[in-house]
Amino acid sequence: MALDAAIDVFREHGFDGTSADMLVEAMGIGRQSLYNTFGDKWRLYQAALQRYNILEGHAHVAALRTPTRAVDGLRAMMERVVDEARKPCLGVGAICEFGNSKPEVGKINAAADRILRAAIGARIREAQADGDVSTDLQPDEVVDFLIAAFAGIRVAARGGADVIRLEALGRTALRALR
Amino acid sequence: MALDAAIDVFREHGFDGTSADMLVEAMGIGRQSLYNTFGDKWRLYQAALQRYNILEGHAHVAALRTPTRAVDGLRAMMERVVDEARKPCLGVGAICEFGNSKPEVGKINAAADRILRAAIGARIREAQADGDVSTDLQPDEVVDFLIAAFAGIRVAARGGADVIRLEALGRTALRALR
DNA sequence: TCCGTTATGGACTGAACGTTCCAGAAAGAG
DNA sequence: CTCTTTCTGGAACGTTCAGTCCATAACGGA
Repeated sequence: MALDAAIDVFREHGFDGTSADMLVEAMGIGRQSLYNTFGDKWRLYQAALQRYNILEGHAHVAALRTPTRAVDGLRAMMERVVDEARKPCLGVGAICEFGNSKPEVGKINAAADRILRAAIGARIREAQADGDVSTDLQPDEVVDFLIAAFAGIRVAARGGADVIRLEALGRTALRALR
Repeated sequence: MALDAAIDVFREHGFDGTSADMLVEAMGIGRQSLYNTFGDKWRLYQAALQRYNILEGHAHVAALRTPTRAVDGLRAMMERVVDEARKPCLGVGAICEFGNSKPEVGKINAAADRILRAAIGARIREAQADGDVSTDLQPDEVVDFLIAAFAGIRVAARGGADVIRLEALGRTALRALR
């Protein structure tokens, strides 16, 4: 529960924008407990990012696999991104804040990405076999594109775009797969 | 020149990640001159963002208008984004760092967006008349989609994606207009 | 009930931060 | 050359921050 609270704070304010006091208050534990349990602010951030990636990855894959038809799974995943986009994405935040300057962040994100990419790639090949996604496209490139589209939608949402616009973004992005 | 140097620092490290000392060194002026000329760090950031938006907007529009055929203009704009994506975008950085919490940032970005959106929208309608962009699409939605695609590409680049991947992202995004 | 472990909050430290002060150097106009 | 304005570097200020210390309180198994 404490870690989930930390995730929320980091999502909203980033690493630099979050102070130890903000964390102590949001997590509902004493400052000393925070340092005893998580080491320091940076390791807490890494733990938060890792947990966020796991939760977010599972939710992605769940949406992806629920519908029987593969292309509907892709659509469901996109809809989920749109629905959840009001809350900032910690992964996007970490990339924008640190770029490649922190190898630990890169590793944590890469590990989560590998699993997600595999799941999306499989579903895309399935959809191609169903005739719902063009066979002109290389599955790996489509995976990259979808993940980049998610990031674009999340940035748009963070910039204040309303749900109608976000839905249009998701719809338009999926046209590229046709 | 000093402001351009400040832009470079803010692009790379964001607002919170940039210290006054970093700015003084990069801008090549005395600290006192910095405060005399720009007021404080926050106003300097606003000035940097505003200038960045103007330069970036002009470059976008120039690429957009150079080719005679409208769809080639859209492609040229996309290629420019891919080529320049190695350097972080200050606009994306500002949105990710602040969200909607700083109205000044929102205003500065909104003013730049209005001009850019109008230019892209006009070119899209032109391309629709040429038969190069589907008339099923609403021009405004395509504008939103392209700008979101730019953000997605820039986030991917910031995360370490190589040029080949970024080019594929641009190519795939443009498929959605067909 | 007792005892070892764990959690707590308030005071504290040292460093980094943004910003200001100040005295002097450089520059530019007349 | 002289006066005025602008620029400069270093010292200093007050604040905030991440992280530590410590004495105390809560907890949980036996």
